[in-house]
Amino acid sequence: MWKHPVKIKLDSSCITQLLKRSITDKPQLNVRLPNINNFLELIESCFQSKSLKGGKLIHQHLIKFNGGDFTTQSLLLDKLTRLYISCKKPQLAHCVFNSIPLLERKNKNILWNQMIRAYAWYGPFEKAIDLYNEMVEYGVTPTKYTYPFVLKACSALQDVETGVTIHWHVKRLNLDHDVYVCTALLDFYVKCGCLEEAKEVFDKMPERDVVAWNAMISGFSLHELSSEAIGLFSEMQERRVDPNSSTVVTILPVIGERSMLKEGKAIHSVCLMRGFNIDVVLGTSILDMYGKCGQLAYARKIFGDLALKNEVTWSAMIGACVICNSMREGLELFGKMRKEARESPSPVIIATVIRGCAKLNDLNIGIQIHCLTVKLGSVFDLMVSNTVLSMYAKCGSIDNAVRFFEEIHVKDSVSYSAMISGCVQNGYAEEALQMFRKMQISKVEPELATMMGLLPACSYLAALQHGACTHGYSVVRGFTTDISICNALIDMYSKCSKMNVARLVFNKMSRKDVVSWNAMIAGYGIHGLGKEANLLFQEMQNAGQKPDEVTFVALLSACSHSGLVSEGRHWFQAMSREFNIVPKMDHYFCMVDLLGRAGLLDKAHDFIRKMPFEPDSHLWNALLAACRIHKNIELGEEVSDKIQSLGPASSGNFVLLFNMYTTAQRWDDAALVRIKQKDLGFKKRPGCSWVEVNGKVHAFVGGDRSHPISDKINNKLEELFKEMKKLGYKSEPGFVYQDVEEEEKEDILLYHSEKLAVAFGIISCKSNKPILVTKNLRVCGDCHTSLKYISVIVKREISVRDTTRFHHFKDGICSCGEFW
DNA sequence: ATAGGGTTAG
Repeated sequence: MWKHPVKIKLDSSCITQLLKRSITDKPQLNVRLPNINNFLELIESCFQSKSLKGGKLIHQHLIKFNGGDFTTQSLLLDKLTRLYISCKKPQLAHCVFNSIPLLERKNKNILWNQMIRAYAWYGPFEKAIDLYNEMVEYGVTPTKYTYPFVLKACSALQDVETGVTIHWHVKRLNLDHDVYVCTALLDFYVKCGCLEEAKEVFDKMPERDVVAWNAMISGFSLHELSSEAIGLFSEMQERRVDPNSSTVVTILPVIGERSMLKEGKAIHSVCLMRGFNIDVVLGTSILDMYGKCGQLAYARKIFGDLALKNEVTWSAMIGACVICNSMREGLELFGKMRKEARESPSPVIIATVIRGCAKLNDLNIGIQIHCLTVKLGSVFDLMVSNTVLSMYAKCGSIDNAVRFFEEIHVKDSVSYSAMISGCVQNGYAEEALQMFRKMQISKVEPELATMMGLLPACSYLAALQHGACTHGYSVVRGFTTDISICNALIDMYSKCSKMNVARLVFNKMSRKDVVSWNAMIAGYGIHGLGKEANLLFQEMQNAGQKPDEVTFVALLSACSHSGLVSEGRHWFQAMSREFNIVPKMDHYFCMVDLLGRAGLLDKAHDFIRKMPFEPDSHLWNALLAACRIHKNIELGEEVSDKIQSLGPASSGNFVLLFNMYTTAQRWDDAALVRIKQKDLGFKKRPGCSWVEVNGKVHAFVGGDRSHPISDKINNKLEELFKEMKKLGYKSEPGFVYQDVEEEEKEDILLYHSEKLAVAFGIISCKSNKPILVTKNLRVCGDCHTSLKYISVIVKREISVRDTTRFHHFKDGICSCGEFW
């Protein structure tokens, strides 16, 4: 039967039968053992059918009958090695490969390369490097086909050291002119994060094909160097290298991230003109780009046109809905997807949907989706649970967030960062700092986003020492190259009254974005430095930075705090005429505030009447505040009626109205306001002040006696009070309830939280140090007056930051110039 | 190709 092997169709069962007999049975006289040619034929056949089983049987046979001459043996072993490789069994292949006699093996360059390639593809990757080293040791010269594979193994292992050594070998062998080898080196450096080395290889390449360009672009894009990626993409086109669909798929995420709609559209049209096949991958990346550019309609169109969709496509589409604030549509799509696809949704898609719920700000839907993650078992995915955590914080339910946080078994840096930010977002800045301490105890390493949570906490508490430490740590970790970190630093230093340091950080930034300028302008604004804010706004335009809505809120409020009425009016007009930004409620608020503070009450009222949309109670409140400052009771009452008809938004309205009546000594009306406030269930938020002493933040509420040195603080205040009276201080009765005796009123005022904090600061800090106190409400009028006196008595600078601005008291004068 | 924590104003 072995006489005509060619004619026999050798399928795997046939091989099995034949070889089993040859291995296990005693050789029978009438059955001749297969000869070398038969084996070659057999292996060839196994190759066709990728029969691992056949390969193994041949292997066994060869071990058993280790006969024949070396050359023929080698030939067989060579073939068998290749067979195993084609069956994705590099280790078996290696076994056979090693059994080829060394002398023979040394001549088999190609087989070495194929072995290395097999390990580079299927692993273990270390073996590819071992084989390469062995090859070099035996004096087998590596070729241009060796390097792409051994380098792939290096990048899989993130083994930079070996890769760099191999780079030297490449140079020595003069292979650094080969496009394939260079592209492989480039790819290796990119994947190991060595971008400078990658760029060097790229720049030195004598010629570059589209693959090399793609590798370099993806390197920049993977490492968030989006402008470099875009720059290279245009350079590639200038040099007339045609992008292919991989190029497009690489560059589109960068375009999306930067919301470069015009460029995105151009790339989309290139795809259509060149007739690129819009498959799932390309289609999804185009869809995603449109979503990130806020073009939901385009994204929907691409989504609808895609014949084949996978989970990534659905995920990108739902993500587009979330970005474009169409959360309901996103949730509907999610439902539809769950019906169409049998398998449960991936963590990525679940996280996207939860982010949508967070944006909806609907706690009930949030709880529902939390239940779903439990049902699907996705709560055990850390990424998903971190998203749930942040969703609770964003929906304002810090209790749920804390409870859920406790339930996470292994918390990572993201969990802690989300918790820290969540605390600050909900007004629990001290708790945010405590959470950071917990994180340190748990030995979880802080990341950039942790600092992004800590810095606003320091800003909130005016905790300069904490803030400066956070700055220092960020420098050490290299975070300060990040624009957002610098923006947060500018805000922190501004709110800790260190405008010069804020400006230094701002000046030193190599790249600024619109937030950087806004933060700096706002910083000048809260210090009443309106001129500086205006100058910086001019500089911003000279630098070519386009302002946004927030810029004008910052600029207008800066004008308001400094009484720059004509500048404010000018910019309000200009924002729509020159900058194409439609004024929103916030901008109208700033203008009413500006006119009102300046005493132009009728103009402010007129301004509200001429608004193109309905003013809310918050806006009327700005006018009410102005009525109180300028003691215009008639208008105040009219405005107050308006607020009542709209339904008051906060207790602030009641406080203002109440204070207005008491200033006018209309006690009965004032009392009615209190009763109504109580009936409607608006509680006055407790005022709280903070002061940082020696790196520790101390909190005070009005009348607080819980502080360890409370007695000393109260004694100090009484002492100051006597001095103040000598200098002519009289308490204003309008700031306290009218139903208490005159002396008690003084007592209540005496123990307002900001006074307690200032007194504590005076006792605890060296006499040359200025005192900085921050408060969660507006500073009270009596405190404002008192602090002027106190600044004279103690001969030091006292700063109080309230919710709207800074008050720097020095030599009896406040920097606010009564504009507050 | 999709994906968790984040900056500015009020």
